[in-house]
Amino acid sequence: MSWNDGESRRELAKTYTPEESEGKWYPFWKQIGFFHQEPDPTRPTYSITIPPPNITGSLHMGHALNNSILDTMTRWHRMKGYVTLCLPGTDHASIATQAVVERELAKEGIARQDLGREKFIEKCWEWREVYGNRIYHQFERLGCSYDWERVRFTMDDSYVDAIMTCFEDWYERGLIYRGTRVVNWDVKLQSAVSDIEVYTETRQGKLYHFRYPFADGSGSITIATTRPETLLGDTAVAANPEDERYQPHFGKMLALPLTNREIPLIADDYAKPEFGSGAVKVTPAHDFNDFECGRRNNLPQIVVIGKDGKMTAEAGEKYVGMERYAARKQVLADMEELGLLVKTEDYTIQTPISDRSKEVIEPLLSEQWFVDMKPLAEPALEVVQQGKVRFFPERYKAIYLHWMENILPWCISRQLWWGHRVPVWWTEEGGKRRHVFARTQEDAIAKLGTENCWQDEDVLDTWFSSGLWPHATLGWPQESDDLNAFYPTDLLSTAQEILYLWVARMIMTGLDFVQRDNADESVSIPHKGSRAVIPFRDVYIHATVLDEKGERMSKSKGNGVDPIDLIEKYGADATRFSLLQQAGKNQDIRYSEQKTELARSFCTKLWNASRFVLMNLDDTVTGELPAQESLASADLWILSRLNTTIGEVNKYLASYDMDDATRSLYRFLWDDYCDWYLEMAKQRLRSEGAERTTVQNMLVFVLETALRLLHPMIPFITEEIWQVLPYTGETICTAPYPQVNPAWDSPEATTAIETTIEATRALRNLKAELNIPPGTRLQAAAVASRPEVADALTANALLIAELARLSDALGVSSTAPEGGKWVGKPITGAEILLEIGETVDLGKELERIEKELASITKEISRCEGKLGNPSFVERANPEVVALERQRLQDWREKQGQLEVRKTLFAKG
RNA sequence: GGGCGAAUAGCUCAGUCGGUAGAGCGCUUCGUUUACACCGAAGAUGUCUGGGGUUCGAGUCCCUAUUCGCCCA
Repeated sequence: MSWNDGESRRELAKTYTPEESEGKWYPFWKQIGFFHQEPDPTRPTYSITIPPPNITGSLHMGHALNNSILDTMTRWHRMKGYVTLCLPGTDHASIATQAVVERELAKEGIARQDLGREKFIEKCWEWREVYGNRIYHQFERLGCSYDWERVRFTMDDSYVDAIMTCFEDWYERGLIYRGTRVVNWDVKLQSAVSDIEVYTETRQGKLYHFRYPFADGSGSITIATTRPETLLGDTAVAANPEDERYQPHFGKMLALPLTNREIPLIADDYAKPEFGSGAVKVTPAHDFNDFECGRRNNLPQIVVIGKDGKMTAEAGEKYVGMERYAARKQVLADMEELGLLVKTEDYTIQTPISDRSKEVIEPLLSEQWFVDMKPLAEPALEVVQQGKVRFFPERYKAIYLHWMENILPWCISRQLWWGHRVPVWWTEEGGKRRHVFARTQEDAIAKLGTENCWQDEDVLDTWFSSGLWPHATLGWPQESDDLNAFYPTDLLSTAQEILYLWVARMIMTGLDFVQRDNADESVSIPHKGSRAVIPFRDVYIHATVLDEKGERMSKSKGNGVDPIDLIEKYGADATRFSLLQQAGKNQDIRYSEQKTELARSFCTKLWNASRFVLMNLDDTVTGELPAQESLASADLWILSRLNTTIGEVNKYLASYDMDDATRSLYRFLWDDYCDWYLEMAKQRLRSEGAERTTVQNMLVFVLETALRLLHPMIPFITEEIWQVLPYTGETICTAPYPQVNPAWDSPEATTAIETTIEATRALRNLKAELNIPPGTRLQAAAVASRPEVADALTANALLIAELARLSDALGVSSTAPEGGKWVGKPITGAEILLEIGETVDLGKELERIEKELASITKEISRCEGKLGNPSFVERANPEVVALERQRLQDWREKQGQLEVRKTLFAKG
């Protein structure tokens, strides 16, 4: 397709309005269909499975940032010619979804128990049908080029198959077991919840000091607690073994008040001598630390608060059935009455709150399903230690390893309805229970040998299913073509708080379940007798997006920013670019809307520059790089700069330094291309014939290359502009990504243009300092002390006249011009002179010279100081010394020129 | 309590091998020369958190203190 193609010349609208191009191109891309690519053994592949958002979610700034990164990497590789897959999907999010649906039902006065399990799950599916894919449309608005034909949901049949296969394998290997542990119990949701679903809130409470008497009447011990009701479940009091106050009493029994039990005083270094009395009550069934302490010391575990938040029979007749806070008051009153309350203090308590129900979490001993993680962690440690899975920023590698080395069993059961029901069936005979893994009831009956059986009531932790994400979405456990082609994936980019919950588990499950005999990426895992494959090569942990004040965005604080609002106001490109500008190896980002506004300015600049180029084209323009010999030094210079930028951007993208990549592009486009090259081009655009054609083609060539370079980050505007330029191909999305070309480097031309720029700046500066309006056309000259500088200035004399608004071409010679009133400014290798006639007063000029001399003198003494130090000259790298000598020489030359100028000027 | 990170211009942040401290915004002055005022030109602005150390030389490496943030418990 040629540019004008017989049609009327295409143009860009006078103003840049993002919504027009953004609405237009996404459907066009989808229609062409390159988001979906089939495996092709002749080309390298690049694949990503995106972190699946919750079906309850809508796009927030974290998503916007992460998906901007993911789409940039995807588009970059697609343009580099890889068979590219970015697979989207959603997570069923059992607890979040269940909470939302329950809240909806509650509006109609219905509890889930009223509906029953089956009906309630139907309601959840209905909700998912309506709202579950909302976020996909938001990804589209952001411009994400994801494969919408390969979308996965964690409750798809094929996905469920993966979960069953995993569960069965671990169950049969004995890795999944029934265990008793303290969990975060949500009294309202009636379920265990994971750590990430619990946040701590600082609340004002009281610290109560109680006295526990020794059973033999030999005195008492004082302990402190914020939760008096747990007293009823105490099974010991602990003191530090080093604590001399308690050493004589270890092993003695205490009469636990309000009960008829006796509990021992034990020695355990969990008790800190400096805290309170140094003695601490131990309630193994209702506190995480106490639980561990209880295990170490073989203490009984007494559950006194039930799953409903009410006191159990174990709490004693007086308290049974009481709500936990009522029991707290009662215990307190009873202790006071017994004279065992020593004192009450105000105390700030870190209270665990359930994120979903906002209810205070009750740490509670309960029977749950667990996975023994130790054997799974070993290979997952190995692959990271060996660098087979890389972390960006690298510091997360150590964090990951540290966690993996101290891994704990994983509680995978949740007392919820929405989710994957635990595929275990139970039976009971003669008071003895047995369980088997079974996918169906028939299966279970066959395995158990009885029809008297029932399925476990619990569902699996959501992370159990998402932990299989990369291979399960690609078809595992089936040996699918997609799995073969796209697994292992290349990048997993996500937020830091789910490094353990999700990233670590994907590495464990991936290694445990996907094996190949001859995979290059594989690692040897001896105990599997096979070769395991990593799920992804790189892990990028992106920054947390905070608000302007550096605070975490949250609904309750109301300081969140909706990316869709930003897209509507500034465009998707500006939204993406502003986030990428801040996405490096930093831990967090302070976001302010002004940053998106500035990114839009960048887009506008690109738009206007492109409009200028288009306005100055003829039908003959092809946009091909003109022959080397027809290029002016400005052309060679911009080509060099372009080439440098290409190298930088490719390098930075490869190491996930998005911020550096945007900086490099920003500088090239704004400073080099717009501020200098376009201005330099104007003169030749006014000429006729070959010179004009050359510069036209250069303008288009450089712009078109820059558009391709920018495309992965700002896809819409680059497509919009690219489509009106001379181009080949259907869409910029599949045009080749620019690569470094050594033939485009021209060191001589680069130096010459740098000199030209330096001379132009000197002349503009002279005018500004002397209050001469910049448009005043004056005569100027240069006295060059180096031949290469003389050549550069001579070659670009007319250009400088244009850029600096001179009356004639810059006169270049080896001696100062005779006659006239000249002011001067030294640059490297030359003195730049401006003829000012009688327009400037003498005092002002002398003042200017003195100011400049003062700063030069300072530089000279710095150089002399350094070079006068013998150890510097002896020990420093010779190149550094030579450079310093060159600098000193340059400064002295400038100083000399100014001194002469001062003398001449003073004489008048 | 354990681990990690940050502290650089008024603000938000870059700063690679240790070798003259940078950008954008904001600020000051000027400017509408037909791409762009979401713009252009010129300019000012630094105790690189404090204290030690290594080195000819430290924003950069080491130790230490302080403040802030995050993760885990």
